[in-house]
Formats: sequence, structure tokens, C-alpha cells
Amino acid sequence: MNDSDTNKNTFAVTTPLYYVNDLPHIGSAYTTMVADVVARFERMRGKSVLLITGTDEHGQKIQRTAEAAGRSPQEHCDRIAAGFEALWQKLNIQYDRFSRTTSPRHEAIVKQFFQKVWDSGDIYLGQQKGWYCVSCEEFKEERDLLEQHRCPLHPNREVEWRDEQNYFFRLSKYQSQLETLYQNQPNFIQPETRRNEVLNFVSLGLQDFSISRVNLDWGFPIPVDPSHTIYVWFDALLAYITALLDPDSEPTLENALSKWWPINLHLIGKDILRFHAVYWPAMLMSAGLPLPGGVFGHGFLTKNGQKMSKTLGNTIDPIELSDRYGADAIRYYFLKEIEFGQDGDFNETRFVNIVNADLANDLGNLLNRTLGMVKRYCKGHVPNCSAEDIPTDHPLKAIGLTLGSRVAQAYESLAFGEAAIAIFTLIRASNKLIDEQAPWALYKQGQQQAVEQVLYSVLESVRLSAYLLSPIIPNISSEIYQQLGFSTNFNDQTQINDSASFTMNTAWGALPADQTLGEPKPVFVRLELS
RNA sequence: GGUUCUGUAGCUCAGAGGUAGAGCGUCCGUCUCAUAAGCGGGUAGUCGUGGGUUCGAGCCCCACCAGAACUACCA
Repeated sequence: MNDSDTNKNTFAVTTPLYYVNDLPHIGSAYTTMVADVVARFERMRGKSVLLITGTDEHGQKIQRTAEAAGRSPQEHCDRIAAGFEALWQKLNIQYDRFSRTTSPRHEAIVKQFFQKVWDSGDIYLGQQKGWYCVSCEEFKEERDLLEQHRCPLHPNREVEWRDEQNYFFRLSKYQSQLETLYQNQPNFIQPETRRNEVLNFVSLGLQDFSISRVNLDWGFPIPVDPSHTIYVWFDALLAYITALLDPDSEPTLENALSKWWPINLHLIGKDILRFHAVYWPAMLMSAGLPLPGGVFGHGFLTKNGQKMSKTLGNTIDPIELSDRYGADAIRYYFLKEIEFGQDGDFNETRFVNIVNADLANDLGNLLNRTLGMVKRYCKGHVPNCSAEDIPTDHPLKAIGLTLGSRVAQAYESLAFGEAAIAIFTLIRASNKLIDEQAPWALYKQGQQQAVEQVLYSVLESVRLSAYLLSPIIPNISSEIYQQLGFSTNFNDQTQINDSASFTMNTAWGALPADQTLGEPKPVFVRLELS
């Protein structure tokens, strides 16, 4: 993320606009969960946040898929887009904009943006020449072909020589500007390994790329030549800008860019890195616009160590998964257990083990056992002791005092696993403290004050942990807060969206003495392997 | 072929040149406040292989082996 963003109080983050070729897969769900966690964290610390997601709906593939299903392209897109929105509900994603490339407002933005690039002289009519595989619908490089000009994927067919007119974008012109960008803003592309790929790619020399297609209807016409259709990518990237429009404002570039631009962070899968890290900034340079804060290309997911594919039949259905296990468990596993940036594996046994160990055994049970004791030994109220009475070297306070800033730092650098690990250090220390201090024994010995100090410090540690985990597991955190006697609901943006509340809640000792506690009830029921 | 990344306990991963770490799993012990949860302890690693630099190397250099990504218009 960009350092210069810290003095702005807005934060815009995007997921890819998912291609509506099919219903959402687990990879899309993963990116979107991450985006939601980032958005929730930034909201919590008081920023105005815009979480943008949506669907990319143009292109030949869509047209064909729709035809094959006996529907019009728009009908098809509507159905799939609805499927995405339904999944985001299940996963408790709080998106602010759902941007669809087929919307009329988008067309207006595309036209205006095209005009800017056109005025810069960066679009020209050229010849797209090359070997074309009809089965792939794709131009092939000579060196990739087999003998007798046969496509490696369709060796029984010869490729055809095509020579058609296309509009091109002058990408080559931006080579050195892009290289300067990568140099001056090392975080523009993350993680490091993705950055290296792009640097290598760009250093080989950039060629102009075509931004129009002929013989294709499903898309917007090129404004200066309606016989051509705008290439899907050129149109899709611009939908990030369209998404910035307020719902009731005129669809002009000026309006779209007025509040939220530049976008702080684009979260993407590694498969679409080049479009975001090379084409997109070049397009923006051509249009004379400021550039986004950065692009993060995460890895792919495997299942039991194997690539997922429809033909292998080993895909994970995110809808079924969330129906079976619930949003928080899934969010926790993907955020905590998968190193963000690297490829990650989903293994159901491992998933159940981790989630049970952390959320049920360590965290949930900690709250439950403590509330039980408070009920018995302190009449169901937060013990009447203030945090100042607890020494700074107290095992929980010592961790709690710096936890907030360490976790915030981790979230900021998108190191979600690190954030969770830090929080669980406090949770485990709390379980340990209870065993060491044995409040039940202290109580029998009549050491009421000692009992209260132990229980207060544990409840406060649970509170702090729940607060810091709330971007990842908002439902569980809300439940914990309610059992601690607060009315906080972390899904309600109006309750948590200010920086004063962030400062207060991340401080150790925010739990008010004497607060009436709720009824102890498991906040996370252990999962069974089905 | 070229470029880059990865290879550390059964699993997932941390590891600033100076006596190998965490979580999960597994085994043993143990408290009783609790969601058959908690806590303690044990278990397990030729740190991919072979060289080199260094008083000393998972950590630096070279080679090799294995896996992965990128190498332009598929979203």
C-alpha cells in the first residue's frame, strides 16, 4: 500500500470484476474475503472505505456460453451476477459497489476514457497479423506452433493466416515510465515474486496491444468506429472507475474520480497480474490520471495438494462450503492458515482441526470458562478492578499493551496470518494464567481480590482479541462482545467506524469495571468432519 | 531454452552468520472454572544434494536435484 494514503481519510479497495463465464469458484471467494477483511479493518480505524467488487460481462466467451445455455447474453449475465451477490451474502462480505460492465453508466465512462486516450494519440488503427487457431480463438506465436503450422492444443487442425484491422493501444510508449514507476514505488506490485515477473516481462520490451475486435457484438463499440468492439480487458479495467460513481450522480469521469480516486489497492489473483500491473497503469498514464496505490497478486488454491479443475472434478464449491461450515470458520481458515501471496492448500481435516483448536478450544472456551467463574465468584459482573491496578509486567497486560499496534501493522501489510498468530499468543497466555492462578482455589482461600484480578485480566484479553479479530470473524467477535456486556455488533458499520473508538478499543483496559455480563454460551461450536 | 521463486519436525510454516523454532497432529501426565475444552511434558529435523567462503552457515557463493511461476493480446 501507498504511504501517501495515510493522510487521506478514504480507502478504496477492489476485488477483480469476476468473469461471468460460470458461477463463482473458491478462488473468487478467497480474494473477496481478503478484500472484505481489509475493508473492515480500515473502516474500524475510522477511514471512509469503498469496497468494490463486481462482474466482467463482455466478450465472445460469454456470448457463446449464453447461446449454449439458450439464453441471451444479458440474461446469462444477470443470472451469474446474482449468483455472485448471493455468495457474498453467505460469506458476510460488506461490499459497497457491485460494478457490472454491461451497465449503461459504465458505457458512458468507457467512452470518455477512450476519448482521453484517443486525444493523447495513443490509439491507432493497425494490422493484427498472425497465425490464428480457430478452435482456440486466438493468435499464436510462430515459435509456439508444431510442424506444418499446427496448434499444440488442436494438432489435428492447421492454423490460419489472418490479417485483420484492429485498433491498438500504444503500450510501447510507456515502457520507461512504467519502469520508473516500479522503481520509485517498489510496493506497487506485491508480493516480491510477482513484482519480479513483471519487471522481467517489461524489460523484454513492450509491444502495443489491440483493444478492439471485429466480428463480435457482445461489448461496446469503439466510439470512433462502431464496426469494431472494444476488447474486454480495456473495458473491464475501467469498470473500477465506474464503480466510484455515487449511485445518483451523473456518469462522468470527473464525478467518478472526484472522491475516491486513486484506488488504494487492487487485490487480484496472479493470473491477471499483467493486466493490472502493466496495461492498467499505462492506460491511466495515457489518460493523464494518478495511479493506484498498488496491486497485490495472491496465489492459487489447491485441494489436498492438487490443482482444482472441473475435469478432475475436485473443485470446492464455495456455496456448499459456507452452508456447511458458516462464514467465520471459512474466513478464519483462509486468512490465517494460508500465507497471503503464496499458493495455499485446502484440506478439510486440517481445516476442521485448525478452526476447532483456535476458535472453539482456545478462544471460545476461554471466554466460556471465564464467564462461568465470574458468574460464580463475582456475581456475573466484570470484577471491580481497574487496569491501572494491574502491574505492567502482568503476563497478559504485558502482551496486551503492544498487541494493538502490532496487529494493526500486520493488517496494514496484509500479513493476516501474522495478525492472528500475535492475537492467539495472548489467548493462550490467558488460558495458561488461569491454570497457574487457579481462581477456584483462590476463591476457596477467600482471596477475592486475587480472583478478581485474574478474571478481569482474562476477560479484558478476550475482549481485545475479539476486537482485533473482528475483521476476520465478525460474527464471533460480536457474540463475544455481547457476552461481555457490550451491545457492539461488528457487522454494523455505524457502530465501529471511527478512529477514536479504534484507539479506545485497542488499548488494554477498555473493559469497564462492574459491567453486567451476558449469559455464557459457546460462541463457536466445534465442527464435525462430515 | 531464458528469467524468477521455493525446498527446515507427520502437516502448515517462522527463522537478524554464533548451541535448530511455533501452531496443528500424535503419545504420556495433570488441574476441574470450561465447548470430552485447559495446562505441563515427551515425540520427531542428515535445515533438498555436493562443494566453497568463514573461527563459525538453514542463513553468503557455486554447481546439481526436485517442485512452481513468468516468457504478450484466454477474464
